[in-house]
Amino acid sequence: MEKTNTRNKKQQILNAAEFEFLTNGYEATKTTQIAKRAGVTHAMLHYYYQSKENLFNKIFEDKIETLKAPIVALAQNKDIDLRDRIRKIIELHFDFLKTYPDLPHFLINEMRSNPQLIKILREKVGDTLRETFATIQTEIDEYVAKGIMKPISAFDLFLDIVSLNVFTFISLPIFRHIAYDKEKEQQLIENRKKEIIQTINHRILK
Amino acid sequence: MEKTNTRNKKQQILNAAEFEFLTNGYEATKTTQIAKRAGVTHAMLHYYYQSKENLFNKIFEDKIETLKAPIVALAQNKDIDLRDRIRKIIELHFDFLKTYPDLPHFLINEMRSNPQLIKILREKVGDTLRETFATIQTEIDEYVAKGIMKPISAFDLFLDIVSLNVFTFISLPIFRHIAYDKEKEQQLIENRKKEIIQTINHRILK
DNA sequence: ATTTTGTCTAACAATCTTGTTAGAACTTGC
DNA sequence: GCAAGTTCTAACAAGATTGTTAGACAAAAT
Repeated sequence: MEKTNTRNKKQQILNAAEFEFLTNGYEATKTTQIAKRAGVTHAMLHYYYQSKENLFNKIFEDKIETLKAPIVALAQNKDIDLRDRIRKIIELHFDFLKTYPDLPHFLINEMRSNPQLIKILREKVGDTLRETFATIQTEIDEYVAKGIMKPISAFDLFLDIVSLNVFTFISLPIFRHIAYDKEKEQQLIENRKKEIIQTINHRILK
Repeated sequence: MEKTNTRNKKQQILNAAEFEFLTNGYEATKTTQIAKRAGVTHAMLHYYYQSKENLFNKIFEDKIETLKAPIVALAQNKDIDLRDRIRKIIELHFDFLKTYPDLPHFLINEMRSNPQLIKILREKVGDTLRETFATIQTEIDEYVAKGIMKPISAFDLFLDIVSLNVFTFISLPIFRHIAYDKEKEQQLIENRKKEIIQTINHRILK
C-alpha cells in the first residue's frame, strides 16, 4: 500500500513489544512472542531494532517520558491554594495510574534487575523533582507558620502520596477477587482514591 | 564427613535458590546459576528437586509462611488499647520488612506473572485476614462511638499501613542514592517509619 | 530501463537452558 | 567384607532463544 505500510510494521513491533514487556517484564518476554503479536516474522524485529535489549530500551525510555507528565504537573497551578493543589495532585496522580496501571510495577521491576535504568530515571526527572520539592517545602513552611498546616517534609509528603496511590494498583491483582465484577472493582478503586485523599488531608491539615 | 554433608547439599541448593529467586525472580533465575552458587553440579539440583518449577514452589511456599508471622500478629495483644496496638502493628510490620526487604517485591512480582500463586496466598492467609478484619472493625466502631477515633474501614486501614510500609522498601533501590552511606540509609528508613506512624495516627485519632 | 535503495523472508547457526541417564563412588546395615 | 541403597558426576540431548545472512522482491531515483 502506501508509505505507512513500512511504518506500520516498525510501529506494530513497537506496540507488541510494549505490551509484552509491560505485561511480562524483560526476562519473561521472548522476541518470538513479540514478533508473533506484531504479526511479522521474527527476523523483521532484528532488522528494525537489532536486539531485544535495544527494543527494550526504546520502550523503557518511552515509559519514562510517560512518567514525566504527573511529575511536571507538580510544579503547575501555583495560583491555587496549596491545600487544594495537593488534593488535585493526588487525584491527578491516581487517575494517571488508572490509565497506566502496569507502569509502576514495570518501572520498579526493571530498575531493580538493572540498576543502570535508575540512572536514566534520575537523569530524566531528578532535577525537576528536586526543584519542585524545594518550592513546595517553602510553601508548606509558610502554611505551617500561619498555623493552618501540620509540619511535614515535601519528600515525605511525596512518598506518602506515591506509596498510597501506587500500591493500590500494584496490589490490585491480589485484591481483585474481593470485587465480583468490573463495576465492583471500579468502586473499590474509587473508594481507595477517597480514602487516600482523606488520609493525606488528615496528615497535613490542621 | 558426617550425615550433615548430604543434608548440606540439599539445603545449600535451597539456600542458593532462595537467594537467586528473591534477587532476580523466577524467569531471570537460571538453574545453572543456582547450582553454581550452591557449589554443586547442575545435575544435583535436578536429582534433589526434579525441576526448576518444583524448587521455586518450595521457596514460594516457604516465603508465604514467612509472611504469615506479621498477619498472625494482627490478632494478638488484644488486652492492649487498640490505638497503641495499631501503632505496635505498624512498627512490627515495618521491622519485619526491614528483615525481609526483598519479600514484598518477590511475592507481588511472582503472583503477577503467575496468578495461580495468588490462590495459594489466599488459601494460606485469607481466612485469618478476614476474621481479623471483622474483629478489628468491631473494635474500631466501638472507639468511633466513644468519639475517640475517626471512622475507617479495617480494610482501608490495613491497606494504608501496608502501602506505606511496603512501598518504603520497594522504592528503596530508587531512592537509595539520596543517602550517602549505609548509616544515612538507616536514618532515612527510620525517618520513614516515624512518618508512617504519624500519618496513620493522624488518620485514625481524634 | 536500470541502477540503487530499502523491505522482507527462509534458512541457518550459536548459545543457553532445562532436564536425563548410565554408571561411578560412597554409606550403611548386616 | 559385602550387599543394598544412596549420593553424585560427566556426558548427553531436546528445545528454546537470540541473532545472522543471502538473496528475493518491491519502490524510488536517475
